[in-house]
Amino acid sequence: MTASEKGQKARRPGAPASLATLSEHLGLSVAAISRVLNRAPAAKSIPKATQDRIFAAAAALNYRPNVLARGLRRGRSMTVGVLVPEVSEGYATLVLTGIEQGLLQAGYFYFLISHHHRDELIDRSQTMLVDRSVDGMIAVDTSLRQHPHLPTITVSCPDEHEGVTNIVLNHKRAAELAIDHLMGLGHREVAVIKGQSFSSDTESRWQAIRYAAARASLALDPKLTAQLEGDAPGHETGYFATQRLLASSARFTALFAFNDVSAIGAVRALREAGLRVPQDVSVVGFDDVQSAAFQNPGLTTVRQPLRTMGMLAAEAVVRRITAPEDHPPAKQIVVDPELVVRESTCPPPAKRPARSL
Amino acid sequence: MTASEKGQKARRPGAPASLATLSEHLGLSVAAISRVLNRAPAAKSIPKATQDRIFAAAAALNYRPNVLARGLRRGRSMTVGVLVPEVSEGYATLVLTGIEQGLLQAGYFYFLISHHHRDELIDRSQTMLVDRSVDGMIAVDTSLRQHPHLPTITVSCPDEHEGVTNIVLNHKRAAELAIDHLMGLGHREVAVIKGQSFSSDTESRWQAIRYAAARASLALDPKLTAQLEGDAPGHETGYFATQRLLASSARFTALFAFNDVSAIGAVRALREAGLRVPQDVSVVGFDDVQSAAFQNPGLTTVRQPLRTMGMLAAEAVVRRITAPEDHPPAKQIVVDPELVVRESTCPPPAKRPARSL
DNA sequence: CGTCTTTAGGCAAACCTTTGCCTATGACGA
DNA sequence: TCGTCATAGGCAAAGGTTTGCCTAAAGACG
Repeated sequence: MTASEKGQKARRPGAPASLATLSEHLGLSVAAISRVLNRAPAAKSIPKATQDRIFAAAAALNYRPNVLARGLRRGRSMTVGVLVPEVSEGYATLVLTGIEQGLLQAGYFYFLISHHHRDELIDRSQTMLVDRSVDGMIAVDTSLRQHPHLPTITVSCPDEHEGVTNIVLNHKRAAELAIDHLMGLGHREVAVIKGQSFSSDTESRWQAIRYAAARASLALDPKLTAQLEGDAPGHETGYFATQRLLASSARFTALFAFNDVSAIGAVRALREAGLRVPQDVSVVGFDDVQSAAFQNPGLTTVRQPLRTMGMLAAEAVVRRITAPEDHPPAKQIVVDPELVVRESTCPPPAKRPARSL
Repeated sequence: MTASEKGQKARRPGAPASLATLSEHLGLSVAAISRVLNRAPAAKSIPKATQDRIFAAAAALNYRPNVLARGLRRGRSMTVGVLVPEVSEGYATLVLTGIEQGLLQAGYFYFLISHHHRDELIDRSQTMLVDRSVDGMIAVDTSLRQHPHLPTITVSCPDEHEGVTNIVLNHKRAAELAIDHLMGLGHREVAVIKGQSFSSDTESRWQAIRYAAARASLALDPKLTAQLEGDAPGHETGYFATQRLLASSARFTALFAFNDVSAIGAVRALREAGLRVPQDVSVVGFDDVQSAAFQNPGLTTVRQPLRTMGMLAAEAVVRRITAPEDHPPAKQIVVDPELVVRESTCPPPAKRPARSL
């Protein structure tokens, strides 16, 4: 039988080669070619010589499988959806770097959506991703309201969902690192800036700080806690929170901020109030974003292994996709923080600090 | 088991509704349903009542079209590929925010790939994106070597490609803003930090600076130019470049850095050398990334409208996809910079600065 | 010679949607 | 009566891949 016997569709020169093109070219059925190219078990009955011919032709014609067709047939799109609050900000982007690396390594692509912490956008994004037939989802610092029906991994997410693995920092350890560092320097009047209410880590971090303080016999003055407000992720929030702290009558020699970005805002507010950092007030940040080291002064901070967390998330979601019922998924994967001491902390001033109001 | 399968295919309760499900449900052909749901012109012969029934059933069964099947049939995936050097860094992420907004608005999703300026990764990414059958591409600060065969928009890209629209800053204007600002303050000894050789803007920016300097009769001492080195995008590069400037024998009262991130590194290097910013050396950055305002001192910088550039790119690529031969695409879209004066610039010291070596 | 197994692959359904072309019925005018 | 036209949809191919099941020939074995 000649290859041309079948309703020969002339291959337009521009069009990419499909299995049909190869089939026509080789005089073999598409089925055989597909099996060989995919190294399917059923291809073992096909002699080496034929297999070589097939591979050679695929290379010669520059055959690339059509992922849409393949995804349709297999029910796998090799794509996961990634939900982040914001793409232009330190925390999520560092996690994202890890996610990207982990996913690409495994051959997955990802759709990125940023939801700016807006609930209805989160909901919509979730269904849009399902509609796009992603194979799984990773949500970073995101509060999922709909229970996901897809393999899902969360990073620092507040709410628990059946079957969802959450990748979290060891908050207890993190709080201890910061509090013990400040106590060790001699600080006894420590102000704390909590995160925005929508932020996933806010509550657990705060619990951990209270625990660590109690353990170190440090009294936390309620007047010395402020909270980030507003949904923008910028430095301003820390700036204003610090101004509120300064406006209260209580004095403090150290400040533990919710994250580096707000710590940077805090430094500015302190400075504008005539206080030197760290001589008058020590400041500890959180996260260790890239610019933390290059602040003036260099920011002492609790480092989260953000890239690692992203990679773990990627690996976990891939595992969950490819081996769904392997073993019941872990509820949590806990990673450990690390204290990075730079220049924004030092012992408290010997005398009462200048500001005493 | 039940009467539900009378030769028809029983709809498993978990499976999503397809057109076939609706067809069975309504007693209409899939073709009719497809046409109505897509408001195809051919649906105009179908009476309103039937159309309503179809819409109602689609809503009731929560029908969502399968994007893979649709993409396969239509040859449109409603996805574009976005190439950025790095996702954890100020410049690209701001552009990305704009891109995201523009694309989602138009119903497109995007695959994000960061290539870290590695040529072979750029090449691979390009073909991977084509293999993923994206409808178009946006490349940010990326040097494309393969000529793209897809609708493509570039943002700040160095090389020209037939049919590719490049979105660029008005570098001439940008350089004038910075140089004129410094000259106006009285500076005559201005150091310049050029970008890495791989960075797209490096060459055009440098040309523009030379032009603006000449126009303002400012002599640029070759000993007072340094270049960012290494492929990491962090502050360190600016730090080391500034150290090299300081190590040379020439003195300067102002420094114009390639971008904000390197300017921040520069400030640190200057400070470590015992120089005050801005009293001894004024520093001008570029980009106006989010942290520029919250540096200490606040960074005077040339703002690029990065979000806008991203949105323009998204809109342009969508236009190119949906109306390919509308009119020949623009070679360039030029956007204008803006000078943001903060605290890192002031008149030069009256006497020779402390450092004179 | 008959039967079984291996080798070498083919057929066609399935995944789901879109779309070019077709039919059938009724109304209407000439 | 015939032709035309609008209405109301249906049929089936196409898009490219994967996969369960099949066949046909050849060799092995008894």
